[in-house]
Amino acid sequence: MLERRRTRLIAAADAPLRAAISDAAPVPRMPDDGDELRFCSTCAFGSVCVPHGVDKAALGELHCLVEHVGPYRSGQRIFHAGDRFGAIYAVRGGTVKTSLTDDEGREQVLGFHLPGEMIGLNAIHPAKYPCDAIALDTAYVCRFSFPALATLAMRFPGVQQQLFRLLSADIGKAALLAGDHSADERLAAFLVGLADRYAARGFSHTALRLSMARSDIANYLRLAAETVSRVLRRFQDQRLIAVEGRDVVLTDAAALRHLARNIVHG
Amino acid sequence: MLERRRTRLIAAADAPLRAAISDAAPVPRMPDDGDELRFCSTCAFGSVCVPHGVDKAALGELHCLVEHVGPYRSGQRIFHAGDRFGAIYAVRGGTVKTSLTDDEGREQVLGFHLPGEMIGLNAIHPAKYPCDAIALDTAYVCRFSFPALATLAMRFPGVQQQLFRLLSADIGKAALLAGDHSADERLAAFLVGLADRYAARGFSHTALRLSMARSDIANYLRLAAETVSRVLRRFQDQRLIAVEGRDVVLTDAAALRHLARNIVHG
DNA sequence: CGGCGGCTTGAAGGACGTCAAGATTAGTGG
DNA sequence: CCACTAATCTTGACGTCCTTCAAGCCGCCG
Repeated sequence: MLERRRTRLIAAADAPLRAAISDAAPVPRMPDDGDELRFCSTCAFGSVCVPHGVDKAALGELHCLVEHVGPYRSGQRIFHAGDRFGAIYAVRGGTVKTSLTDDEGREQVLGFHLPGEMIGLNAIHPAKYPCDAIALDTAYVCRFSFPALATLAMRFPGVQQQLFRLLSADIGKAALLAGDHSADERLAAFLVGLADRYAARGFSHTALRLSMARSDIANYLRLAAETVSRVLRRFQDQRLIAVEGRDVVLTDAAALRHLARNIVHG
Repeated sequence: MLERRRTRLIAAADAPLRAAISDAAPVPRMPDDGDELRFCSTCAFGSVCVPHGVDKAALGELHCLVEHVGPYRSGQRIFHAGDRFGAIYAVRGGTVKTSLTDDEGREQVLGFHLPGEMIGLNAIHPAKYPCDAIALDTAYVCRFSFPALATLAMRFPGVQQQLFRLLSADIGKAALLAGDHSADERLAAFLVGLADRYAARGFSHTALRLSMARSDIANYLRLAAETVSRVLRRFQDQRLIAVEGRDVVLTDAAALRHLARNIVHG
């Protein structure tokens, strides 16, 4: 029934797949650290806030404020649930998973964070981190002391605005999980959402490498790992995607987007 | 099998129920508007931020800034999805539902907002309201012009902090919906969450009046309306609650809390 | 009184979870 | 480079919780 796939080698017929994959794969490498005026190329405070009015002086002070941390190895924690809140983090390289574990020891994956995305924003109110942040691969982060950032925000309207925007943007992020959507819709939305986020960082729009395990995806989407497997296979049979382990190519992104049309973003 | 319930009258045996209900019901009434130093008694900027360091001068300016709007009648919109963002709102009296309607015309209830709670915080980033806000009963709100508020925040650290806190607190609010929980867990969490929020505003801890329709609850919890009915009936049969139309008494709050133990808050 | 929306109840079907086993991959040390 | 093991992933069979569909009931407002 099913054509046996090559174990390691990708056959010549799959050249586009391989090319797309190597294009997309965020290979662990020391990320661009930016300089005084040009921030880490993907940072939320670099690429996003400049066009919104954070002036050069503010950027300079931000740059003094920020502390580069890492590398974290796969599985290492960046912060623990319950730790006293002191800083927010921007992912600089790699992928970070946020999750929390309930009394019975069951994990709940809350999100995956790519380079340029912020974590720890939900810790401001309770004044302690409400979840764990765990590196999924070799990861680097920027640490922003929150008191210092808030002080800076008092002097630079652009910084304050950007903080408000970042916080506000995070409020709706759970949309993928919130709705009562089918497994197909969830997975389609997950894939196009991830592709879009990679695309926004300059990677391929259609090819991506999943840095998380199927079980993490399943947990995040509130599905069983088996269901994720089955849906991915069906998507592949329907020529919507091509899967090769953790490498995925969206061969029919339009169809996936149509499936995910009722899920705002993820 | 099932004992027929009284249609309108509550029998003498239900005296505690009736007392509890009249205690809890937020009867539509002109709410306390506060004065120059004492804010609307339930407002997020009155009761919450004072102990966190918003000084009297800031409160005075806030009071000038705020605009009392209402009453809205049941079903009226406070803002529409897509409206240009200009202000955040605090519910002053009544109940407000936020929801959005997808392309196919299906509504998605995002939340219910009681007096003292903020709405519109998720509109800052997209710069337009991402959802509708609809009064469920006679409702009054306070309108805070956001540009003015942000300007005020530049001068008063306490105001800025409170805004950060309010935004941060909203990030995790979707927890009830996010998890893959059973209908029982969802409904139990919904009921105790609502009771706790009423309790925080000075109402009864165990009795409450649902200002929303069953179908709204069902939609919010991502269940069918029929399931809500069935679970409420079972809860009643198990002596966990007493239901009388839209009036609910938590007769065994401990058991409900136990059911909801794995859902953080809602 | 009569109609209509909100609520309840029952029966049947489906989507996804659970359980179990196998296949593949990755990690590790020889 | 190659076992060997453990972890991850896939696949199938079966059960279950919830939805869907259909009908009836209550309560409200004309």
